[in-house]
Amino acid sequence: MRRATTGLLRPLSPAFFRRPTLQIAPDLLGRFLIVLENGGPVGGRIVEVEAYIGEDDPACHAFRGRTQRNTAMYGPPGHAYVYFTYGNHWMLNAVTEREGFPAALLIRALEPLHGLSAMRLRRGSDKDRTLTNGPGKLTKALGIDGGDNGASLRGPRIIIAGRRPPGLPVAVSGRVGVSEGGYVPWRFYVDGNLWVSPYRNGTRATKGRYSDGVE
DNA sequence: AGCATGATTTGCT
DNA sequence: GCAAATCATGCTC
Repeated sequence: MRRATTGLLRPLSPAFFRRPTLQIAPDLLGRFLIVLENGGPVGGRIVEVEAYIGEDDPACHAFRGRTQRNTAMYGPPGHAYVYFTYGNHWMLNAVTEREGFPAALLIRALEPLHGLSAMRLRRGSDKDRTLTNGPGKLTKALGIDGGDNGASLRGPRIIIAGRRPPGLPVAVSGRVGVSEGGYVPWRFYVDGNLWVSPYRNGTRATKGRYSDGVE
């Protein structure tokens, strides 16, 4: 397991995250999100992300300006923005764009590949299919919480790394859990992947294929 | 498979 | 006080 991952644990550079958020989103799919622990790496491939961009985006936490909670989103790209919601769930975002501009990509789902037993333990021995197929589920499986807010995504603890597999089928839709006002097709996912989150909530998803020269 | 509900904390109209 | 970038459970078709 360890031997297989070490070659892939070359963290993505800050320059990768300093680009326009909608350009990064499809490029982030298929990369590895890994948490390093004493017991070894825990994580897998990113298969679903959502963009939240700037103070003009009504669904973005920075819509009403900077607060104590959203400060990390204004920080340098390539770091984590972790927040707590609905009374029980931590959400992990990758901060994007230049420092001072609030934008991030919410990591919504993971295809679990490393440290399965640790994940099952934290999640309460679930089926593998539901281990990390949602933003709250994956943070719990990986042990990510408020202590990780602001942490670098190049380690030592959390690492986003690896190459994007060629030919990955990318699809787009509206964002989950975002009301009418904030509708934009800013959810990107690996089409057909079993760990993409279930899209409940009266879906006017307007799913579409994404093809825009990221290959 | 799809809908309704309770859990439970934080930030700010 | 209320709404929130959610999840698990329990109910109904």
